Amino acid sequence: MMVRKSKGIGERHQKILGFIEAYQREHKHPPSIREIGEHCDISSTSVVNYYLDQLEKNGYLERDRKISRGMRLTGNTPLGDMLRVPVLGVIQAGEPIPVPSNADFGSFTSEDSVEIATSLMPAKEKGRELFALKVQGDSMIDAMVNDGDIVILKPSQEARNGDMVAVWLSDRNETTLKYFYKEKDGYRLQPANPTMKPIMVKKNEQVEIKGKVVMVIRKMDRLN
Amino acid sequence: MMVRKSKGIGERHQKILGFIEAYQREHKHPPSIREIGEHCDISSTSVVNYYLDQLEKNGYLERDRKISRGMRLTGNTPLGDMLRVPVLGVIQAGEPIPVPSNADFGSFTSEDSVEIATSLMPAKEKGRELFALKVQGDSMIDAMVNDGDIVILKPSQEARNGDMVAVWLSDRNETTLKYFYKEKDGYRLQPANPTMKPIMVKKNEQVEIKGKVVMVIRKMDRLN
DNA sequence: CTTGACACAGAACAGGCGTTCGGTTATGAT
DNA sequence: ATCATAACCGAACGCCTGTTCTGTGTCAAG
Repeated sequence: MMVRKSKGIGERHQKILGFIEAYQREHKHPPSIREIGEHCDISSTSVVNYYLDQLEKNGYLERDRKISRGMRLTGNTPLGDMLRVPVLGVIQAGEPIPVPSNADFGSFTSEDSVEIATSLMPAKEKGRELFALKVQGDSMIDAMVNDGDIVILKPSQEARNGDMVAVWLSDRNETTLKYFYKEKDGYRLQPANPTMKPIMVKKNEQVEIKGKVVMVIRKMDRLN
Repeated sequence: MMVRKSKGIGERHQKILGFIEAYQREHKHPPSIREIGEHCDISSTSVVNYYLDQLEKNGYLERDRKISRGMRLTGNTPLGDMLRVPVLGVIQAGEPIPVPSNADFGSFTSEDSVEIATSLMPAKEKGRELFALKVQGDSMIDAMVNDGDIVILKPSQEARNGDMVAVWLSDRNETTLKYFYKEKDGYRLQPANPTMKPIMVKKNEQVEIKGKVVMVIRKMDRLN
């Protein structure tokens, strides 16, 4: 029986990946084999090379053989100042939204994903636990969100006043995007469009918060 | 009198910058000095080094001395897969929008800028001639654009049917964002919100197209 | 004409770096 | 016990690469 820690990646691999990421962030370029060795307590360059090969085989990084510092992290690992956010599906009024499972982030069999510059992110949402949904239909126009827009969400069951949230109204069978405010006897769900009236929800839990909206992106595609 | 082409950067510098960018895009890492020399018809490594120093002095790239291939483009040059777009000002109904001058791209005394992943860009808008404006006020709600949103524009005086454009209506003294359609005797400016009616413009040039909208970004900032 | 900057060439140097190879130790399977 | 394999070490090799130094030609200012 193969109980040996050989399958997948071990603690040593993680440490190396972490160091590469940190080094890259600080120096703007990848570390050399020897630098990895020093900071990960590996005394021989051949061993580092050994691990690097394994990490490459498992898809965690790419290597440019023979080229100095020729390695880069792949997948949804933040590369440079970028963040890869998986697009889990669509959001529309008539259906509940897909919520991320643990597997969605681990596997970068990236069906679909969007890249966001971290500089666009609000206060350190650096977590890789963000996910994205594509808006289908015109049902979100009262949230100033159009068909085809992409909304970036952070999974959350709670919200503070003023957050825009994606909620599932179970009694209406409807998904919607609204600004969230707590009132004395319930919640007020305020559309982004100021000309439209809010929805008042009683304290009973007819409302399920699915996530906070972090960002909305509208691409004006058009075969140019 | 210094008529010598010494001021700013010359043709050779441009070629080098272009090569670095192309090489980076293809190999995912910067070129070596010798590789730059080969592809830019410079026979001596010292000359390449000579130009690289100048480019660094002028802020076009950063160098990590002593480190192999230790250079990277700075400013609004696409870094990796990122594009830095300058935010030139605000856009609001009552005022004309700022349009980019030549200097706006050359100098990256970047007051303000946003970074966009090229993967989010429509068909090869890779040009560095994009610019961004921050929306002020609620006057663009009929274009589904909110106060605080950021619109990414491509400078243009023309538009095709279906493009969303930023236009200046000189007889109304108003800037607005609308979908553009050419009609038999003028133009139809269609709001993004389908419940709102279009503006019809006669063939006389009361309308100045300032740019095509490429993208809209809404950040849900909130001190988390 | 002289001077000095600028643009450029070529060669040599030295250190950085990936690769490779022979060898050692521990672990699990048979 | 034996044996294959994974994990690891250390040193040597050799190319790659940035740096530096000497030298050449051009062009404009004095």
